[in-house]
Amino acid sequence: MQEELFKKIVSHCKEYGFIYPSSEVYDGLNGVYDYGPMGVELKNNIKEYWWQGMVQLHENITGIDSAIFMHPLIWKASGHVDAFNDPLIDNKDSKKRFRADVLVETEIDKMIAKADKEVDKAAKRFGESFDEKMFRETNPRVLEYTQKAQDTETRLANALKTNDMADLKALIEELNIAEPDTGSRNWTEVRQFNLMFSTQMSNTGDDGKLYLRPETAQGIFVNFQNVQKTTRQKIPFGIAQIGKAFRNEIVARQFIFRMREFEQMEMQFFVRPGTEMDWYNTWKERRMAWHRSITPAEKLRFKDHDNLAHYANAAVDIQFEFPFGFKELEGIHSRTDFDLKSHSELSGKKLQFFDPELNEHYIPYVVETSVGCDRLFLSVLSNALIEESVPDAQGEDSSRTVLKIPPALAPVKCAVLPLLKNKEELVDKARSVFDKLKLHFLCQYDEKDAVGRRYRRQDAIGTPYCVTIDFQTLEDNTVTIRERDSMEQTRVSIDEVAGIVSEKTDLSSLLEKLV
RNA sequence: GCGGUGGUAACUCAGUUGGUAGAGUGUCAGCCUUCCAAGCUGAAUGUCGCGAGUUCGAAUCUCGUCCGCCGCUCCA
Repeated sequence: MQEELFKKIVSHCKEYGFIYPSSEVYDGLNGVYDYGPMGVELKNNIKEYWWQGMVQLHENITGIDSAIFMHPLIWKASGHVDAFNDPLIDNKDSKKRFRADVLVETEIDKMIAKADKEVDKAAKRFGESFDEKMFRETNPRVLEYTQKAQDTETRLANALKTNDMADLKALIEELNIAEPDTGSRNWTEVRQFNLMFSTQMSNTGDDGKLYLRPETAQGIFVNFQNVQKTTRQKIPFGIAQIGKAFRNEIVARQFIFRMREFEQMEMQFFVRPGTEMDWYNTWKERRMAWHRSITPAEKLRFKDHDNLAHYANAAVDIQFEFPFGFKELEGIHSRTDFDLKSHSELSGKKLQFFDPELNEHYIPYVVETSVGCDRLFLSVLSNALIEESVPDAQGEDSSRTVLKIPPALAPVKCAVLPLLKNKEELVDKARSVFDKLKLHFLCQYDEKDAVGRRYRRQDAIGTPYCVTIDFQTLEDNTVTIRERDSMEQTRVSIDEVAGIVSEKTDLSSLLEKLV
């Protein structure tokens, strides 16, 4: 059922010009998609709503648009060069894939557990007089286990540091590590997956190697001081950015949910150290409120992170119930002063803020909100795509496919339809209405087929309003305006149409839910 | 990368034991004096993923190859 819905979303996207597979005439490119005419409108509206929710609604948030290319040292400082590599190994018998370093680490944990067990046994034997420190330092078996754990640790760290995948493989063999479920020791070679794409630019770095940014956040951090000085912002303040990011996922899956090239909407909020948890909670709530303004509350939930990233001291996801389950839409992280401090150390530039209230310098702490634009797009469509039964002209049941997109996000706001196309006066009038309305919002003019069919066509792309020009229009300048979800029609004067549609489809109708 | 599965029109799919392709929807042109798809008439669209082989003949059989989907791993 849910799987069916997902398939329908994918084919609907293709059929109506929301999303096409990339490079389709060359058989496609795995995990890459193009946005079509309807898709780009919806996506732009989503971005615009986010931007206004951040920059327009908060006096202390400003936007930037930093370059995708950045100095390679930025990714050194951010930790991505070191932490964004995954050594992978496959078990030939079980066909399962593992992270080679995790296998070794698990083995190290076992060694430590063995040592602890010896200590426990001894503690029971000696009772109160037991000196654990002394025992750990002298007992040969404990020493052996501890030493082995340490050696392995060192060798693992070294192999990872020097990218010595052969030694990592050797380590796994020497430790006799078996696949947990099957016990098989039939491993492939260890292969390194770097999740950052690289390219090159002459005159930069060692051999000009550059990375395509895996997150937009770093462009904000390295501009922290520029923005603060040029906008005269005081802590707390935020910087927002929308832009493409690139991650060489091992496998990109689930349509546009996980793509190798994707768009992030990030806001980094700089706060006084010690206040970060308050701000973290504030942004958690604000971001959830934003999502709820366009998505039913029951499809959204918070999910705390079990494992924190190297830079975070608190992290939560806002998840959405996709057809394939609850999945991350947005991440909210308390990033501490990790990034600014790290850039400060590596660049030698002081990335500080002088706080006039405290009369002291400090490196600000950062609370990050980071939402996947493409995921949001998919969530909107997942909610919106509905097949429902409605009465047809004879009052019989008929099905219609309708995208119940929030009107302010809909690609096309209004369709203008002459009731009949073979009546010149209706067509002319409709054209003049269209020309008037297109000054205000995106409209479509359609005269082909029966008007009922045209309504259904507009339903399929989520157009909230259809204006129909009939013979009465020629007499009194009124038109019928038909609402997408209720399919109800009201007759209004032509002069009122722009106002009615604007009021319902303007982003301000969403923004006012946030304040 | 490994395993499973699939690739036929814009979409969903059929195609029987091999005889050079069909349906529905959609699209386009036209008809219809009146508001919610499935009225009427007509039309266009496919190197049946690609290549090789077997055969008189391949969408169909064989091999290879490319690509998609699902799972394993990853999602900072």
